[in-house]
Amino acid sequence: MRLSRYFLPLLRETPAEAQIVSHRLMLRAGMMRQEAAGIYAWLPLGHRVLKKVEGIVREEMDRAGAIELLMPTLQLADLWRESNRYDAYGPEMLRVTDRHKRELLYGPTNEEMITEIFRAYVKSYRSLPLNLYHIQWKFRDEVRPRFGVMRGREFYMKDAYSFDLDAEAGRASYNRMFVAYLRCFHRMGLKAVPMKAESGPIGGELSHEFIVLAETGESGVFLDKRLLDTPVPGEDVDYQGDLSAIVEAWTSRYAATEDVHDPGRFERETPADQRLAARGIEVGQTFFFGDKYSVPMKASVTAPDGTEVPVQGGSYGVGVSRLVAAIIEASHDDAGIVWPEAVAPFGVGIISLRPGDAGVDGVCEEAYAKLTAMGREPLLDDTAERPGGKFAAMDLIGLPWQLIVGPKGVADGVVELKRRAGGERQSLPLARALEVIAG
RNA sequence: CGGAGUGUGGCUCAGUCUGGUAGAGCACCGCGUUCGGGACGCGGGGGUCGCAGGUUCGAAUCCUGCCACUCCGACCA
Repeated sequence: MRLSRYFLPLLRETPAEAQIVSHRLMLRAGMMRQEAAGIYAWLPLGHRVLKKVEGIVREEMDRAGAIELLMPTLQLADLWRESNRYDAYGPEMLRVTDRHKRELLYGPTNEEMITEIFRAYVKSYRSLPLNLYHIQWKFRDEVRPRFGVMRGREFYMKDAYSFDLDAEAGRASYNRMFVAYLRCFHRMGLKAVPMKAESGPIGGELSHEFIVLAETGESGVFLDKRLLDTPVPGEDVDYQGDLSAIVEAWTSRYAATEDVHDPGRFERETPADQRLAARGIEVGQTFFFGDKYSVPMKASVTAPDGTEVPVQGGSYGVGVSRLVAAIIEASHDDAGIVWPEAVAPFGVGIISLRPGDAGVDGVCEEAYAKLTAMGREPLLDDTAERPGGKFAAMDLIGLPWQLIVGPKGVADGVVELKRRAGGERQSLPLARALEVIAG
């Protein structure tokens, strides 16, 4: 992409409403725009990051055996009456009425709808296990939306739903999602730790919140430091096999959010030098709730012995839009965002210090073409902006690499290459610079 | 929902107390000079002062109502 033809409304000053660093940086970097309290338009740069995050989540869900579909944002109220959650959900649910006076709601989650889909088609234990997921906008009418997309009212979420014949198989499905979550967040450059959680309105006994550690996180967390060194499974992890050892490694040490923190247990289970009090952001939550929905909604299958049994369910959410903010909270400096490569909106920023200079233009175009061919998605700053402004803008939007092309370097046959994450700027021939970027 | 605030050009804000021609910086447009870490000169465009009603000769400013947004608390991917 050429910056001169792109839509990137950067802000030099921080809008007054933004309190936390990710919100400020997202506004300043032209990633999003508030349209109403807790409701945001995703501008091109932000949209690219959102799609990268979504892509990683999708790959890991698919790898773990979940199957993608897409359910609508609007749901019939009657469906929620079946599970008795229509009234129970309260004012957080946005309710709307259509022209025929039918009651609808903007979905805050999809347990009812997926159960309805499941029961319509699945009749036999032979079809299990089954895990269906979608990535769709949700709406929860938060009392107080704040912190930008960190706590918006409309948000983008991946929600997966598992169906199994019995609790043991359900637990195995739960473990697959648990491992997939470890991989997701790891790939995004985040340190995420699963913590035992209350299940809240979703229900069930078994639940974990996945918390990203960030200094500016909104909730306090207490954990055993050794969890941070616990290995994350590689992409060759065998989802057909027994994953309980991995889950065990991640859940046997103490980790709790402040609302369920037990100081006595923390001190008994964790040596003093391994205790860590930190701050974190919840980016995902897993639930195993058994037959909570399948019984009232009559979602059952025929078991091997011929009897009808309600399916055992779980649900697994990842806050995709929140993750964008969480990644920034975890990875930024005074100059702006520092994107982990896997989610960066562009791979390399090419800064032309003298657009219009034949030599500089030639090197920029060559670098642009080669980086594009390499799949590194370059963003070429070919604007007539002052060099100082270009540097500040490129630092702000945080691309992993900066390739600086100026007349002095071109005269010497070199360009300058810099890693956004604290690297020194080095002069080297373009071909060599491309090799370094290629790794 | 309780408490506290704020709405003036795209952004940051002054002006409101004490009513009298709507301002500044940045951004934007034109010309010129510049050009290696947020340049400079000259010229220019852009605002029904959140909305409605009221008081007044006259309202951004005073009064009433409404709306939106922000912050603190209780709740959440």
